[in-house]
Amino acid sequence: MAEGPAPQGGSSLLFLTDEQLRKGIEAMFFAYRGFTSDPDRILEGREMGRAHHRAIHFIHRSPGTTVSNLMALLGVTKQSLNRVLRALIAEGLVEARVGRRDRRERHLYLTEAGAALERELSDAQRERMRAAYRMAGPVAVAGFRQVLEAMMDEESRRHYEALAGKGG
Amino acid sequence: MAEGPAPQGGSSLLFLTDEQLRKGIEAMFFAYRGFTSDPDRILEGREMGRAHHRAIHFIHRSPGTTVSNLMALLGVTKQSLNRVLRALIAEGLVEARVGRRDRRERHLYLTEAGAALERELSDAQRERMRAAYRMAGPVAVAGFRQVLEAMMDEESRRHYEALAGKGG
DNA sequence: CTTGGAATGTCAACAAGGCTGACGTATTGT
DNA sequence: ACAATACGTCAGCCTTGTTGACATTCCAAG
Repeated sequence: MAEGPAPQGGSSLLFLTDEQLRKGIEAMFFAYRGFTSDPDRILEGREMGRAHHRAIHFIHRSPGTTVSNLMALLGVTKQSLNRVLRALIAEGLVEARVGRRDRRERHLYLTEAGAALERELSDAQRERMRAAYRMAGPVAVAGFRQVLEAMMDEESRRHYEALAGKGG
Repeated sequence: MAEGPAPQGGSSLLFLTDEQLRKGIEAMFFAYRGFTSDPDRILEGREMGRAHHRAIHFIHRSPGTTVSNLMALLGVTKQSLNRVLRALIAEGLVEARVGRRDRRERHLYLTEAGAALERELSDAQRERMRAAYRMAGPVAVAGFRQVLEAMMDEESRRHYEALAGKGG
């Protein structure tokens, strides 16, 4: 599997060496730490964690989404999700309304307080992202997104694109 | 990904809109899932998880590193790390040698079996990364890395750069 | 030589957040 | 009427993180 000496030919494929790939892997690891650190900090002390943040984020993005939808989006079981939702509802951050067309479904919405927390969390996370984007510049940002999209599983990419259609 | 609407004034700052930042945030979330999925799959059934993968990765990268170094690199407590190391040593994947200069320190090395597992894990992870890199191309890859580096905490960046110096 | 502190290991207890399995209930569609 | 769906919940388990406390070993400074 190792690349051996540098490939040559028409287009330089030096960016595909094991060495370059390894740097990318380590960059992902360390960057993800930064990526999650600000929301984590905000949520600690509120007796909440990353799981709550994710639920809040996606309920904000898709108001009225159902429990099933959210399960698929987050890739967790209904039991895991239910624990988080129960806490969020108990805290008055999320509201679950019985579906009108199908009354088995629960449609999820952020309350005022929930929306406020969402803003606090995403402001922090966005601020870091904004600083990174600004430092790197628009061309780098385009590449950043391209590589991330190519790294996703099929199913994740479908979710990602469905969301992109909503607000972007 | 195209360009979006026409640029305006001097330098288009459209890539810094909340909308663009939000897409980047969601891309990170979904991409990270793909990023970890292959090693996770390999390790399940071996009674190991992501924490073991991380330890194996960094011991491979810095053979002879100490427990303290690894703690700082991984950002976990010695108790968490110790539990993982104990398992890895028990499985015969990692060897801890008493330091010669300072005999309080334990220097960590992969055994043959450990190196074999490391290869299996990183081959899988690298393969996904390679596919993503190839799809996106060298310019995108450069941008990808730039943005990730800009997203790291100071401390993470120091670790990242120290590692980069070792093999690249 | 003694002693302080650093590096490490380990025990106990706990929490978050995943998981599976099983069961119950309301509702819908056939 | 009945099967399937959407959801909630209880119970139990795992991994991986946390604190706190304590023992050991060793380096280095007084």
